[in-house]
Amino acid sequence: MSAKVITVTQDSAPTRLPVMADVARLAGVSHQTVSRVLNDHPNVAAPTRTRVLAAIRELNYRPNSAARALASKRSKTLGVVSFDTTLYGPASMLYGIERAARSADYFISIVSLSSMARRSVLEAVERLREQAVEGIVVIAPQISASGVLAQAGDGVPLVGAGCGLTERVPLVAIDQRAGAAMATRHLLDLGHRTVHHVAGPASWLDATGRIAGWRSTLEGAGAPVPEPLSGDWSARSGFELGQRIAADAEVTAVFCANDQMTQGLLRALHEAGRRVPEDISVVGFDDIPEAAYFIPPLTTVRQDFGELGRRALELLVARLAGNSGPPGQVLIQPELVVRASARPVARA
Amino acid sequence: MSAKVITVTQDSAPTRLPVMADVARLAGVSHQTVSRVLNDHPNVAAPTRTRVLAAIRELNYRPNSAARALASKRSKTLGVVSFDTTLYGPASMLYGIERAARSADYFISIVSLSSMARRSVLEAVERLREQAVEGIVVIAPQISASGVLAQAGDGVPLVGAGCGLTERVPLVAIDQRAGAAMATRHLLDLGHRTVHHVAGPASWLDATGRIAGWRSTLEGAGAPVPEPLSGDWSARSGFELGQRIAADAEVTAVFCANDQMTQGLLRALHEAGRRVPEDISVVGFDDIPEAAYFIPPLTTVRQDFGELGRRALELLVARLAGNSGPPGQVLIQPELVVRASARPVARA
DNA sequence: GGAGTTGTTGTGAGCGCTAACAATCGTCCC
DNA sequence: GGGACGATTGTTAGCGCTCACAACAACTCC
Repeated sequence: MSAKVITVTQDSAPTRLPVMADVARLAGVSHQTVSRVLNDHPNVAAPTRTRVLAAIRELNYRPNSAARALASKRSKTLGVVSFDTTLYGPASMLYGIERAARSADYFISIVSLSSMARRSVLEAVERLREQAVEGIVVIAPQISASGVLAQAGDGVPLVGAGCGLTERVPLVAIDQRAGAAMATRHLLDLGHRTVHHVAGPASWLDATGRIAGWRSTLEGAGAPVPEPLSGDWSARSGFELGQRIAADAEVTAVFCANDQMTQGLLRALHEAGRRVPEDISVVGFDDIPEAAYFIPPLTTVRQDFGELGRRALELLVARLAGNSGPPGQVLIQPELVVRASARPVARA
Repeated sequence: MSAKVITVTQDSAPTRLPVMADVARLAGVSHQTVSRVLNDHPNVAAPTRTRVLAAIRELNYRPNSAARALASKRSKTLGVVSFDTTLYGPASMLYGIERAARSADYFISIVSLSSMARRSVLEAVERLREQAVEGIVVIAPQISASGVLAQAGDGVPLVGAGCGLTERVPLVAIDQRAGAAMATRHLLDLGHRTVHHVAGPASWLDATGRIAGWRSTLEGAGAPVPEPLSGDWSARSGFELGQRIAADAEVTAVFCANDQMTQGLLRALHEAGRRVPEDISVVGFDDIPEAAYFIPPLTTVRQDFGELGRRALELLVARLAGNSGPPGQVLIQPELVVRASARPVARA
């Protein structure tokens, strides 16, 4: 029968979509009562509610979100501006954000950035505001972004995910220094005299955080601090830098700032005949799903991007709910995953 | 001066946001004229337009998208429902879609799926309709999805990206059979007697397409067709299947249905002491950015996911623009990227 | 010089919903 | 038994915009 109704609706060509008044008429109530049941207001008699629900189903009625937004001044939409959603980190955060948003009953509108230019972030935020999002999560791991956040969040609640520290914007991030320290310490504990570092681009906060954690651990242990090499996160750059490392007979341990670069590094080492972990120990960062299947299996630092996204969204929702204390800062701890790519230094 | 205005606005606490009427008043025109300049209507005198623009800037006016959507019945929003945006393929398509949407002046609202259950897709589509999207791109590579598409797209224009063939829904896809055929032929041309296949899950269209291409190429060449093994796309499953392959001395060539599984496969082969490509040649599929840095560098089939996403969105926009011919079907050709993981069979 | 043009601007009526208020009905209490 | 009160429902205004149409100018043309 419901099917029949639908068919009829489709046949009589330009039948306009049912609106609240239609439902009200069919249920024999006022449109306001329909609105009440739609919004779960208390004080609607059970039988009335049932009748309204039946009418809604029969007409296959769907509330008009634009009208709703206009009247209630709430769009039920949150924005996400993210840098290159093709990367594992941002993609995973986005996923976490979307799921959290759905369970908080918000829609997610995204705009991805190709460049991390200041302008670009501002434009993205602007675009989202145009769409009347109620709040924005920014996934912008570059240093240049942190200043922008403070500036952009004028009038819209804004939360940074994996972004740099700013006093004015609430943030959720993974403790990069701690992660890097774990990796470095692990290598030191294995007996290596020092640990070399393949870093990410200097413009990324994650990269500088990891450098800082690595450096301070080395210094704390009284180990020499070699000049870090810096790549662009790609396997290609890890490979190129790996060739230089392979040529340096001094190196026995490398902490590489992400798993993709590590993959390139392993390849370079392999080609140069430097065995991992026999000749050189390697530790990565991220724990991408493939890391356990590198040759050899990669010891790395796991960061839970999904959790990061989820927490960022929850923080945003909390603020939206009026929970506007001081801009909270959530730090998530990473975790060392020990596999086969690092082992005690071979005694000469 | 503009700064001064803003400050004043902020200070006098509950000043409501400026609306079109405010702009009109300040510019000394009617609200309709303001609307005209906002929508680039012709027939607005240049000086008038200038005045309006100035007023807009001075008040820092931003049109209300909900009101706009309500009055014009156009939300300027497109929906994307995607399966696991964490995977390289979907993530890249999403990226392509977002960029294309932006340049066509649409917003993108996403909902990601955790399960590919029929219900799940329908719910996602339903959710998007609730939000009044003007059209939807579905990234649902599973077989179960194709039927759903036909069913779901009732009332909203819908385009599938990388989805199965359905007569009722326009589609953009990459030619999986052709890609698999290329890979298989490449291996055959190298002198291998036959080619083994590590397939994706049977529920995925991409997987069955690749099996079909592989099988028919083998049959066309009169080569024996071994039973394909089937994994779940993950490196882990590639590794497990790889252990079985490594144990089979007959195998000299493997076509693996994606690069992640290939990575696991390479690891298993390596551990078993089977050299690639000396003992076994391997060809992958996808050409993820890391493929060139596998050990050894992976010969694989490149599919341009970004392009796929872009084309899907363009198709959707075209249909929205009234261009509703027969549900078009766009097939994108993949491309073989030859690297070091496959080579002529060693003559015994 | 009046009728048609074209270009430019204004007017009024909604779009479909929510929020505030008003109305109605029974109930309870002293 | 009358007034207060709670539960339920209806009425009335907008929310801020776009669309269709009307109005008016300044031209053109025969």
